[in-house]
Amino acid sequence: MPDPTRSAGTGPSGDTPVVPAAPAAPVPHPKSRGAARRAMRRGPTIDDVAQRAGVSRGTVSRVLNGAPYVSAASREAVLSAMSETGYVTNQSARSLVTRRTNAVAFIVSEPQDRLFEDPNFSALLRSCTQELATRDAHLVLMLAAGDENRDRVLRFVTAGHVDGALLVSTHQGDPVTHRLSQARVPVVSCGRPLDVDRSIRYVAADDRGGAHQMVEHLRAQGRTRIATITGPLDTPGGSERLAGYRDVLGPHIPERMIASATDWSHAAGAVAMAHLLETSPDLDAVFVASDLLATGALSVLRQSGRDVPEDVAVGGFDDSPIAVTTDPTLTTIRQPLDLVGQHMVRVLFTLLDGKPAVNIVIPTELVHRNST
Amino acid sequence: MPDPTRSAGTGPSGDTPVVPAAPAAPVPHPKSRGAARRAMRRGPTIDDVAQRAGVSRGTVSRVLNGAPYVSAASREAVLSAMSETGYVTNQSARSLVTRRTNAVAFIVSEPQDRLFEDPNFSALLRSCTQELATRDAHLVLMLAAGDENRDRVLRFVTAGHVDGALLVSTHQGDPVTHRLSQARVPVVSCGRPLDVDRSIRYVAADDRGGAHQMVEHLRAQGRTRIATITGPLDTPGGSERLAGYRDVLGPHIPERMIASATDWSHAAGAVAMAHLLETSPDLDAVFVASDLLATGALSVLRQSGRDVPEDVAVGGFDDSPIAVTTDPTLTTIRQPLDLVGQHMVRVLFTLLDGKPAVNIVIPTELVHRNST
DNA sequence: CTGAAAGCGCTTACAG
DNA sequence: CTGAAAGCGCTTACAG
Repeated sequence: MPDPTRSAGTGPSGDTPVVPAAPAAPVPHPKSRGAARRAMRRGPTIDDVAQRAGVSRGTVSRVLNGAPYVSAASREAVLSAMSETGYVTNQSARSLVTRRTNAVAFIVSEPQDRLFEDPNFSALLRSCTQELATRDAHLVLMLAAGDENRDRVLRFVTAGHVDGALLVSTHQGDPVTHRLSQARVPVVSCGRPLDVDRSIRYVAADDRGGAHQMVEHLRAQGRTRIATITGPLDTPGGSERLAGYRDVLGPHIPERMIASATDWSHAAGAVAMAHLLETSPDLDAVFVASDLLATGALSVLRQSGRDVPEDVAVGGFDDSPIAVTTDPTLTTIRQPLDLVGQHMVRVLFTLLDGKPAVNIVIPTELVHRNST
Repeated sequence: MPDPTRSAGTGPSGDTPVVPAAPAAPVPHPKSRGAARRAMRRGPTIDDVAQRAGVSRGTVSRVLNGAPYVSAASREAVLSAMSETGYVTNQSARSLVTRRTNAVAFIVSEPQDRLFEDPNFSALLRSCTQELATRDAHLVLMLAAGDENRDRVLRFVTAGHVDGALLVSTHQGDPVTHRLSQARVPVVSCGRPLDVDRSIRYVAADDRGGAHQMVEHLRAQGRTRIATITGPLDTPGGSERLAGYRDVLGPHIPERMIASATDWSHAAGAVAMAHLLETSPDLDAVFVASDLLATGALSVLRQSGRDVPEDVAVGGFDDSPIAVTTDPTLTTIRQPLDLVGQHMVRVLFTLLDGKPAVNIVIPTELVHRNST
């Protein structure tokens, strides 16, 4: 087995004729910073294919791109020549003329620490990658938290290194969204952008509807004093899920039944629960705006000697993997993030094709477990 | 605000002279599949900069690439011309000649479902992305589970769309590793590859040392009957962490003190714990090979009426976010995944520069919480 | 339906 | 230290 750390440049490349059908192994090009020059792989080009198929270079390009007006005979000749030579198109050359890269940026514009622990984020990342793959495009992951990173990402994207961008977890006032839309880069946001820039298309799970669904469920179980722990109210998940709660219980639900967590952590959930227990010791159910917050609530409830769900029913949101590790397991709202990712890509491609695109809101699903 | 979903092609582009210094807004190129033609952004090129700076195109290129032998005067002229024109280099054009893409594939060759829920994975992804950014390179996320995906990824990478690859969670017998190394693509694996292909460089956290550390810790707390729940033994995390346990307790530890989980889930941890409680009801500590497994163990321990840590001390592994949500919070082993990612990129770049590279094993750290 | 030719924007020996 | 020129591998009007 050859050692990949060793140069391939010592081979007899000078006296061996180059056979396109059996290209040498690929070796990275030395950076101009001064690495030694090495032998380069030189795979078969479109010209090799053309020659082999007995057609012109243009014709090969036409079958490559599925252009009309190619005779069946030519097409076939080209196709077999391609497989015989092991041809693979050079994306750089193509991009240089088409100005299409087949790459899409997945931009995370958030202090990354918390986000990357969020299974929702991973699920979304996965589904976007997958959907992109089915369209022969690929995902470039970019971190845009902090001024320096933000500028680099913005430069990268507006320079045309990618065809468009998928935006995740932008917060209110985030300049990325605005500057991208200003630069007329095709963009799709995950979740309705909090800034009122209606030129940005978005795909979102139905936070409000999901919350509604959960509170209805708690009511259907016979609960009559249903409190809620909201997320931070300056986020869509915070405000929308509270709105869903209010949709069911009416706008005049007493304030003492509502506690807002300061962030999305376990600890914040615990604090909020402790607060509720003081203001509303008689509550018999609580809708918590995320599963992680709910784990904090469960701890406090247990410490207070209350049984879940006997004394207090607890409903979460997210259907995070953590929901099956709690005791009792958590009834929660599942967001179909596979669908969200799929649609984000779909909408982006609609934009790329220059067609008008719509916003999409995807229904959620209640997952009944043992906490209600 | 212009509507990005609308074509820009209706503007008076025909009678307005193109001014490179004030490029039109970028608009994606129509795909050859037949979208309508639209006006294209045409940013300033190297020629525009050269003209403005009063030098040749070659000189601009030289300052761009930090080549030697450029007079200070020329350099300065070029630099200011660049910022005046808002020049940004066209990566496709550059790649076409250098055969360097500045892109690196991050290849996940695993049934993705479970992996993407793993916070370790996210942390690694983040640190690699970050480290790459500091080197002006970007990360292309690729999913390689399943024959079809695997082939697509392999084709993509060997076609030179990226300069090299970062490999994650390959399992024994995974053909990706082998085929990549065979194609002489520079590759760095996360974790020692289980197949004996010594040509592959790897960066790993010290699983064995970490396990050793935890078991020592349990002993130091006065525990004398320390059992273990291992992960699946055909994974590095499974076998190496068991080896670390044995390092401390000797190779002759009775089999009844060891239970292997069938996978890394909460449920598998619960099953294994129940088993241990039957075979070794007198155990006073258990080292569990992952935090998620440990949550399962904690549930069973509580159900059995044992107090943690009073009756049984529990040590986990990973320092996953879940470790602070359990009750009691989990003493565990932290893997510095930021460092792992950093070094993976560093090693890959060493390879790309054609230099010999070494393997790297990174020490772990014990995080003491309330379960021990 | 198909060739020949121009051109995408850069880098890099080659000569000064 | 620097220009002029060739060339990277493709796509795409333009003429047939």
